[in-house]
Amino acid sequence: MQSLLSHLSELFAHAFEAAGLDRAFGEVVVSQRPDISQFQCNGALPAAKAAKQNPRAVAQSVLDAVQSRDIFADLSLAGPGFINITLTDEFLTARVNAVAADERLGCTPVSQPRTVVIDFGGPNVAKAMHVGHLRSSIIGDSLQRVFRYAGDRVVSDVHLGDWGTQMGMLITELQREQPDLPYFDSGYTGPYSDESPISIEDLEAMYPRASARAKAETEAADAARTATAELQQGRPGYFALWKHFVAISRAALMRDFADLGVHFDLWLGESDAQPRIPAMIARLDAAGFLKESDGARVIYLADAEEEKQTMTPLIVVKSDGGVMYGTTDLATIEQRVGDLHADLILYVVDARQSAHFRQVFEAARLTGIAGSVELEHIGFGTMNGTDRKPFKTRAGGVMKLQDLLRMATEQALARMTEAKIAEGYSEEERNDIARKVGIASVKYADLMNHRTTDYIFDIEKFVRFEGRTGAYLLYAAVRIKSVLRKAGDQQMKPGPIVITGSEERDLVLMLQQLPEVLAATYANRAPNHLCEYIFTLAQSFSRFYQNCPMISEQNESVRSSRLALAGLCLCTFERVLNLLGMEIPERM
RNA sequence: GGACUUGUAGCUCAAUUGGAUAGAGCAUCUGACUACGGAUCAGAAGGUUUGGGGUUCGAAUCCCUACAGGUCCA
Repeated sequence: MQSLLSHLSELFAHAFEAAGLDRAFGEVVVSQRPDISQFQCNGALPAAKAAKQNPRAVAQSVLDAVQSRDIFADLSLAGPGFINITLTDEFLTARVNAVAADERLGCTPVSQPRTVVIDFGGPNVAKAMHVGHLRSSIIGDSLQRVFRYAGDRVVSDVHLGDWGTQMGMLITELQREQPDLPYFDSGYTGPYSDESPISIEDLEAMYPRASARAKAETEAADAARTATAELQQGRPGYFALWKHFVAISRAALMRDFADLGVHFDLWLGESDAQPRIPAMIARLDAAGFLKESDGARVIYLADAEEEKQTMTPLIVVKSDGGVMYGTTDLATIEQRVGDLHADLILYVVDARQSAHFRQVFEAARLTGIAGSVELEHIGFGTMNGTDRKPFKTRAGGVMKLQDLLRMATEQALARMTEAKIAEGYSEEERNDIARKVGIASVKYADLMNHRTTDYIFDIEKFVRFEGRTGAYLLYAAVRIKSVLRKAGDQQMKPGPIVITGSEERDLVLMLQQLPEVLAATYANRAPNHLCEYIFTLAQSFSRFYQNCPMISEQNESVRSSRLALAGLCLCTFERVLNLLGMEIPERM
């Protein structure tokens, strides 16, 4: 079904056309002055400028040309040429009842579905996920939900960091610690065990040791490089060991992501693009894209936007014959275009990588690897601590995701006890509620910020649960469930929605805005729009809840209308919170 | 040194992409019938949108400039 705003915009587009002006000026938006009107159309001002006419006169002629006048309670001209619009309650109720009957709550799917690959998460083998991966995971997951709901074919890929020099570092470190393992014996030919010789905890603990050693000792760094090269050439023992590392890391990561409620369609990694690289390089070479530069082979890039600027060339093959991240990224694009038929690839990655992505994207376009695929870097800001420096624990270390989620859950539980909420529930249910509240708090605190700005991660604040928080949203949704449950117990049924007061009218208006909010979220790849919206809806609902009794309302048609309105609110909450990756408990 | 990016209430952030009187939450202050669940609601106070200039009917938003922070590259 058509959204309210697009319906009104169409009406005004006709009016502009009738007045001899461009129909694009007819866009109607939610009023910025709710004290004056519900909606407004500002198109007369730019239209007048373009036509070199008096703006008020233009607005008046548009006003005169508007059709379907019976839907307007008020239609008036104000200021330099604003058109204020207020709708009749009859029209609004007809609309809202249609939305309530629509499975998609009035949101139309995209007309031309595309295949969208979303690359996010980006964890590394052997490294525990820490809060740094949180933003990518939370934002990326929300975007995949939004794109999927909008009707695109979405393929999410965790894109594991499983193929860098860190793999060689780990191999040589393990060799130092357990030299007798068969993986290091180049004469060994027999089969290797299916069991990893090392646990994920040991592997994670080993990583910082290996990394520190490679930094401190040049021999260690050289050994790691050699091991990496041998691994990449397929040395059997190293390869078997590497597979163990990847397997146990992946299992741990899957657990972490499952706890966070984040799903990936594909668990590919950098290593999966490697087989394509030799042929790709040969092709690039044959086509004349590779140039010598200090022994390395590079692609020279011209910045597409500013012709005079030349970007730093992308190194495809290093002077030692190895390849760089950018090479892997190019091969991955080739794979996503070739195998997945991607029309659009989104990279939900820290904004600090923007220069790198500009290079890679430009190289992919220049060489034709990208074909017609659109490439976008969805950058996000750094997560800082309350001291405005990159987030650290009190001890100065990196906080693991698991610890963070545990903290949030514990805080939620403590708050529940303190507020005497969920008393008498089973231990299991209390824990489940605390987990949902904790995760919602963390996710909402992250997503409510526009993704491009740095934000301050203040766990004390997030779990406070008052005001603009995930818990507030869940609380509002749970209260609706509670009322509806009670009404159901008393055989009270929802009926047609009518407007009897301002709280109901506000809600009806709010509920009609979902399609535009969703469209803005989609267009800007910015879930904060949904966050803003759902919070405002929660506020409107709370006001309604405070002032408009349902169960105790004697007038049956008013009561059934309010129950229906509450029901529509709940559906909207469920939809939006789902798009944000948050789960609503039955009660809390 | 170049490039990118940010600067909005005491604090944390919005602002439908150039529209009317810049909005929320926290913190502060005042209130709400023993409540369909008070993790709530109503209200007050809080601003020269970093400074300066420009573009136009109209600027937090676009352009120039100064200052301050962040990031990337050499």
